[in-house]
Amino acid sequence: MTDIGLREVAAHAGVSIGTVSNVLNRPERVSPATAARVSAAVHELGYVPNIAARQLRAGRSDAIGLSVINITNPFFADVVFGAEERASDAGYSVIVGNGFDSTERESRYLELFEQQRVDGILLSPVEYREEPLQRLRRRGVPVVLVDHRHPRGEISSVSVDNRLGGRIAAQALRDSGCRHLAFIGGPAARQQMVERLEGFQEVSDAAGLRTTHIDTTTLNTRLGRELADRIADLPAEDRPDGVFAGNDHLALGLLQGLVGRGLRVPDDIALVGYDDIEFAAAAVVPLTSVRQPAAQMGARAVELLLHHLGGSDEPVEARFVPELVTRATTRTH
Amino acid sequence: MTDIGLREVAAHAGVSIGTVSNVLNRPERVSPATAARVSAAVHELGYVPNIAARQLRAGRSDAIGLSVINITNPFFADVVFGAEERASDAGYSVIVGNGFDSTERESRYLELFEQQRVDGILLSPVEYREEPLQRLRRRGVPVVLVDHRHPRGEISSVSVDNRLGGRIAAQALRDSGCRHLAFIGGPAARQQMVERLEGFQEVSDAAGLRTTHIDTTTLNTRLGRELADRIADLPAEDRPDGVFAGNDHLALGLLQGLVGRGLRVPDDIALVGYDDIEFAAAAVVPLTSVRQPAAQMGARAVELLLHHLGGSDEPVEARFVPELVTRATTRTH
DNA sequence: ACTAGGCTCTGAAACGTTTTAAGCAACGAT
DNA sequence: ATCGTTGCTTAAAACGTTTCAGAGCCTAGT
Repeated sequence: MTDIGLREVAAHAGVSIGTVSNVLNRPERVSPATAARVSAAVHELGYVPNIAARQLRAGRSDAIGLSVINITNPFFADVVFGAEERASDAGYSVIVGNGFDSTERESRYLELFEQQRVDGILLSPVEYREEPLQRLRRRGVPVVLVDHRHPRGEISSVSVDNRLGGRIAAQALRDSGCRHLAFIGGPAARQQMVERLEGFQEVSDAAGLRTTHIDTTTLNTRLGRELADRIADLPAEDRPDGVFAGNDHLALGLLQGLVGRGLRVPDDIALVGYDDIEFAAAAVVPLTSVRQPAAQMGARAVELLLHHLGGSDEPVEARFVPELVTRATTRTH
Repeated sequence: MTDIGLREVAAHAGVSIGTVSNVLNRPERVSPATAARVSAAVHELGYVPNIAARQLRAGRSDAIGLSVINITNPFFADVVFGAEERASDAGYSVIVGNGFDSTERESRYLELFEQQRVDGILLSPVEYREEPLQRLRRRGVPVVLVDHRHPRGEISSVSVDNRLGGRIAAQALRDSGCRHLAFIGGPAARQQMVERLEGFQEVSDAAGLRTTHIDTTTLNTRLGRELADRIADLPAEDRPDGVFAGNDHLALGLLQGLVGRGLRVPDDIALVGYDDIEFAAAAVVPLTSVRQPAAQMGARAVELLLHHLGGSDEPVEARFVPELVTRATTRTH
């Protein structure tokens, strides 16, 4: 309640406020004797610095904002983890905003970040829009896109080669002996999805296979079960025998739905997910999935931001490589 | 870069700084004409308030800190969601700290909360310790415990009747025809676990069943698979035929491991999880689980905090009731 | 006509830091 | 003896807000 400030510490140690501040921030400028006395006072009174005051005066917040699409998704949880570790090494704290799949919530967080005067922002956009980025750029706040590339490469970004991810998935299904591939994912507005589809289609076409695309607005388990019903109801000649799902949540729902309808996985329908979440291995049939180096991406994103905070304006695109984790929902010959 | 402050807005609108501030915070005190002029200037210059300055002067942060054990756990993700919604209704923002199961990280966040001068703290402790709570109390920062009760009821809390949760689980296993029940969870230091075990044992004893307790340090899918092996290796007379897992992550790992070892669920071993996460329904065998009203708990926790911010010192304990969601890992006769 | 009271608005103080310029003491070199 | 120099410390300004006391003006009541 009665807040202890530098003033109280200074009085208690019999020195000036400036000296206390120096002990805390540039101890080399102060004699060991007084430093000890001040430290004792700090400890004794339980002094805790007031970040607001420090930030106001110093003009820096030493904080970076990180807005993710949905932290419930383990991919983003790992991104956050990697980013926090790296940032904390560099003396920055991370303010995490969880969009919960809502652009409106995301906007609220971006606004909060601005008000907090964060030194930089890491943004994994729920749905890409140019305008807020330009706005931040005008304000001089460096931004690094996460899991999304800027269309003209004007803004630094950290992303995965989604086209390659799509190719890997298609290859797994092709090698599994499938003849009719389907990509189920979306929303189509999301860059990651478009790119995965492109890579997927590419391999499918090259192998002379039929390709279907089912666009979805979300990617959760319940939807997966519903779509499984729709697929199971298709006449055999229209039913895909190899499905690539936009993420593991969707894939696991599909998997359960298909099995529940008596279809055999991978014999009737092979399945590949995306993200390799913890539960992929624990599914009805352990799920083959495409893994992304999430924590590394988070760390790298922070590094790019530090690079800009260091003064560079030149955008950098960091690109990561996805990796197929083969389990039981695809066959290998 | 060139930061626009109240000063610039005031100059641009031809009024004093105080008036601009009034337009923003107490519009009723200012004439519609000037209000309009100021609003125009605010918009035109792209003014964004500096939270640090506001907070420093006002002495309030209008923020509450929320530290959770691990936001990757959907239970906590929902707690956060509920808390954020409720807080935002009341004009507060929530700073979320994710402990990632580490007490050290949790401490870092509590320290950050203090430095930020949050108005109050919602804490779901990774491992309960009295000391940091007393410290916060001395500083006059109201605290509400989440998913944990204070031993002497001195601090407000929001929790679930874990004993009842344990009972429900045991009843489900008993009614499933099991004769030898096991509780697998931990760490034993965690209050929730102790209570669930108590309720579990109570019902098991009353039904004259044998009870085993396997204490674990974490609760994840991998551990579940390892333990499944150990269980499968037990001689039949020592092997439990009904298992209650500390959470769904563990349960799903167990499930997969048991099925992988050729044991039939629920015929050889019945299984009950905790939390009813999204994937519970999508497992090899859809998982029977105990559901907790997470979002409601988060919202209620905020309400209790508001109650204390309103001046009350009297601790309140909010208690929620868990609910069994019956699926296929238990039998019903 | 004068005053009381109500509206608007202004100016300035205050919040707790960091940082800069300057002060002071002691010391070595001239 | 004087002059830098070095090492340590202090006083005070500044950061961008909110808030409070009061100034100015208008209206209504006497």
